[in-house]
Amino acid sequence: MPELNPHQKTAVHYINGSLLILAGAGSGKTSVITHKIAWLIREFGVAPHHITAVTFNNKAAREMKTRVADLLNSQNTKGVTISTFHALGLNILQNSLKEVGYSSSFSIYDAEDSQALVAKLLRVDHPDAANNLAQEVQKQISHWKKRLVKPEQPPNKSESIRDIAALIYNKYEQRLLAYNAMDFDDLILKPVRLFQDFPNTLAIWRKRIHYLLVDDYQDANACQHELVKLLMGKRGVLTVAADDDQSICAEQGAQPENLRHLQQDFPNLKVVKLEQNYRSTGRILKAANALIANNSHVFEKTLWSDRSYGDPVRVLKTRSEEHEAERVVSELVYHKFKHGTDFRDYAILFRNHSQVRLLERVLCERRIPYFLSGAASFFDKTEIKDIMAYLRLLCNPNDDNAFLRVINTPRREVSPETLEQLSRHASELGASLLRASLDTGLERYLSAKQAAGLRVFTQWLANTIEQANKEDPIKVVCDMLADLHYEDWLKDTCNDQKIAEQKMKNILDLVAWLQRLATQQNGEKTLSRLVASLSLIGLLEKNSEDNPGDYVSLMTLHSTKGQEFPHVFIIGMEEDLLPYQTNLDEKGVEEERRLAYVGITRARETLTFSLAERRKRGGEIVACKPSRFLSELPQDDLEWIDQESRDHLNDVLGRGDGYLANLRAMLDNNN
DNA sequence: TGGGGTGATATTTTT
DNA sequence: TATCACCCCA
Repeated sequence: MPELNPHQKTAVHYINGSLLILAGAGSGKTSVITHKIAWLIREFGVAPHHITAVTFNNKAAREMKTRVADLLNSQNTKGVTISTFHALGLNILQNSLKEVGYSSSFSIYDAEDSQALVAKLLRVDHPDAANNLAQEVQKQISHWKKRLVKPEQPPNKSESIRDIAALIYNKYEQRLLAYNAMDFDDLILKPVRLFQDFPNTLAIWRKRIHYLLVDDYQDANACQHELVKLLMGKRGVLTVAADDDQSICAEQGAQPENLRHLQQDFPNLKVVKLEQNYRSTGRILKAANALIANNSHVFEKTLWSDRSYGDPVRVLKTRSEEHEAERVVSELVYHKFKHGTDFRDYAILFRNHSQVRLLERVLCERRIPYFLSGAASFFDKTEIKDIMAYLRLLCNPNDDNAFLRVINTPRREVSPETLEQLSRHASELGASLLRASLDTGLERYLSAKQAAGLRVFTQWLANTIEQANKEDPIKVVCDMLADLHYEDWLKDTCNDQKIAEQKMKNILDLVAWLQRLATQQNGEKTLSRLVASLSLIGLLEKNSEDNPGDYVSLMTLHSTKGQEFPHVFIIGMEEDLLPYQTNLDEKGVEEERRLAYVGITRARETLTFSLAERRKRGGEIVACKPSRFLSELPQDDLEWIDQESRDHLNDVLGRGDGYLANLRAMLDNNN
């Protein structure tokens, strides 16, 4: 670790009050946070358990953990809490279940689970449109929760999404409570309510957390901000690292205004700016600064670098989107060939996923290995969701959503009519589906055959639940998989055996993950604790983190945050694409500009933009104008390369000498 | 149970 | 216009 610069030192050593570290891209803000944790423990003898550090995703939390452990030579790190916001919320809730009104084994619903519940509720009033509306309604409800507001009840029935959502909001909340389930937003919202309603509980937590450190605070939503405020009270010492120019999660409810609120809520807030960038060449930084100067700011800052000025920023003008893909890949290959770099040194960034298809095709044709991140996550895979539903049901017999998901996977010949009767009986009893199906009164509704089919399943489930309460969680899971003959079922249902194998492998990964959690986790190791932690871990990170081989990275501008590459291409620099057409009000353009800014500041050595003159859009080929952002860059540092000038690959091929053979050999080596 | 036909949708995404 | 998800029919 290199020496800290004076500003970084100030931020690390200031511990008498709350601090905002206003940190530009690549200025080492995360390392300031980690150094501060080490400093508190080593120099001030702060007990590790009085320190809590919070991030917004698992990857960041994990990285912070290892960096702190490195600094402290793994001594003393044990009591430090480093987790995501949601994991912290979960932890708070698990210690106050009675006050919150949940029992210990509550389920955690992801967006898809919530959506299924919303759809179910919508079906009452909108039988035909329920599935189509569910996603938007779920988003609206989530949005309210993130903003910490309750919906206004609409005066009369209306057809707008907002009003529909407002009408089912309460039902949705009641149903979650009845299922003993929470959605992701509840993991933040419920702790806030808990602290508001139970001052004694809040006092316990305030006594515990003396130093709270939050990274990437520009991503916080109103609810998370409120939680921080409550936890800190008057005496807590808050350290926050933020860059309002990298706030690109408006969709997630993040608000750049949070930084202003921070100043209001913590009147003695000290502000330290980190403006030295250790990542990019001078020219790239100059471009980034010039661009972002067009946005309004709460705090002004200007990044500088003592690295060399570097190559000009290039702009490739191309005829069409196909031509653009070809040109970008050619440039990339040529550059790699010329400089002897690795494929992993390159990233191609774009605004939306639709742009990736053509690129993939060209890369495939040229046999260039690439790594597309942001594809479907591990936990979105059906087999994983199935098994997770089983596990949730084992912990929480009230989880009707899980019951419904599980009942016919594998096939158990339980018909929709049977389920309808069952749910009628359940609501009469005021019990969950699982409890109702164990009730003897059920025979009144069902034929002997129907009842028997159901009973076999529910008996088995009841036994497994009993076993789960006594035995080692891992053993229970393995036994369950065997009982289900899940592997056979996969093989039967997938027409491609390779896919079946892959799915089974995913499930074994899940079990392995569970096992790792069981050995790591201190304290209780009950199945429900394990399942709750598991619900918060995207195993996606495992895949995206170790990009193990030598691949060109393809990703959206949004998903690049926290990463850097020697050579960056940003494609589709056109009006209506970046900035995107539906985001053109003043605030929207600022958000899009930040997106471009984030992309630019990922680059260390070279930066290349590309744009096409024509592009297919909704089936029609339309002419495209260069992005306004290009005209906001310092023109002297741009090198425009239009379609008429050299095409490097043809250049190389045209020479017909050893270059070609070398190129071929190089390409072949990578296959 | 799987495939084909139909209709809706076309931004970004973390837990 | 292209894809995807879902539903229905064979």
